Amino acid sequence: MVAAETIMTALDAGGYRVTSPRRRIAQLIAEMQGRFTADQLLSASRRHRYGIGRATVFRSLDVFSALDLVERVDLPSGEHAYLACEPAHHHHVVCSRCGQAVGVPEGELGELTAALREVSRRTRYQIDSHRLELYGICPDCQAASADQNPTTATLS
Amino acid sequence: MVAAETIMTALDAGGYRVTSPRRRIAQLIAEMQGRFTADQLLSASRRHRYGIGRATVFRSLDVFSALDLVERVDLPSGEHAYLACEPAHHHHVVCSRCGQAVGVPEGELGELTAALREVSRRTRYQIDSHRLELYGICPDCQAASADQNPTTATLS
DNA sequence: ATTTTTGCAAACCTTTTGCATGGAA
DNA sequence: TTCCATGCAAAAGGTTTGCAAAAAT
Repeated sequence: MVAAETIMTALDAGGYRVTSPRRRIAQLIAEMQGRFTADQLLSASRRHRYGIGRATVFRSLDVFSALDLVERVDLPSGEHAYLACEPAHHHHVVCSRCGQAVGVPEGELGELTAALREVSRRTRYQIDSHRLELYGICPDCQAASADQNPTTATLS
Repeated sequence: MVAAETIMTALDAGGYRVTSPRRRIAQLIAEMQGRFTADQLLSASRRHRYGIGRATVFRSLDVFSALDLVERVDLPSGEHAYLACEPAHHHHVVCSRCGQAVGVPEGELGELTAALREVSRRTRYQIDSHRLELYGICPDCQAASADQNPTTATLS
């Protein structure tokens, strides 16, 4: 969970203007659970009757992700989803049923970096970035499916 | 590198019809180096003056990937790329400059599964799939950039 | 006063779909 | 002969862009 004001501060520090649409979008993001798409953000904004245009939502997400306030993940469906992220978490586990996401503490994937070094040595590729996405069923959904059928995922 | 005939055999075994467009697309894929997009495949097909439609390229890629002959990866740009893959390799290292890809032998990421188990225990998520993409510079491009400036990547 | 940001609408791009035709089994 | 597969063109997503008006510094 990121505080909206954190985003405002970062905007200012980054030399971006602190505007009302950005403030409102930041607010909406702070209220989001798990991952969300630009479209969901737009819908939320419309429910609140903010007069924010589609383009502004996309442009704000670009700015926020340039500031590492939000992480953009590429969904197989071709659309993009975003995760509000605390700085330091570089990976997430996403529930493939409800979309709720939790951060993975950096230390827990320590073995990964060792593995990458090995791959780098063997392939002779100079590996400088990686993308790891974990998918599974969150505790809530596991409990839910204990006595009822799996429902359709929120987001393909 | 997959042989086009391997694809034909798999098609047949999978109960799909062996058609001329599919044969030609398989041939083109066999000639591809590293990753490629549906559009690149379509262009190649046009250069050869095969009369293959856009839809058929997409539909063939769907079939091939259902048969695990090709792996679909989601690019940040929103388009999809494909990798011809030998069965057994489940990860790839992709050159972010030229797009050339090599498979990562399963065993080398053994530490990863241990790490996932740990994440699963801590988060209580039932992790059932993951996606790992490694990016770096391939040996050729490293050599090339030793005495000249980095060129623009083939594929964003 | 300047420069960034916004909203709107249209443009873009990749991928998908409907449907009549053509080809495989 | 019976389905499956193809091509075409149009539709459908999600995302981006041009531009004049509005807001921030």
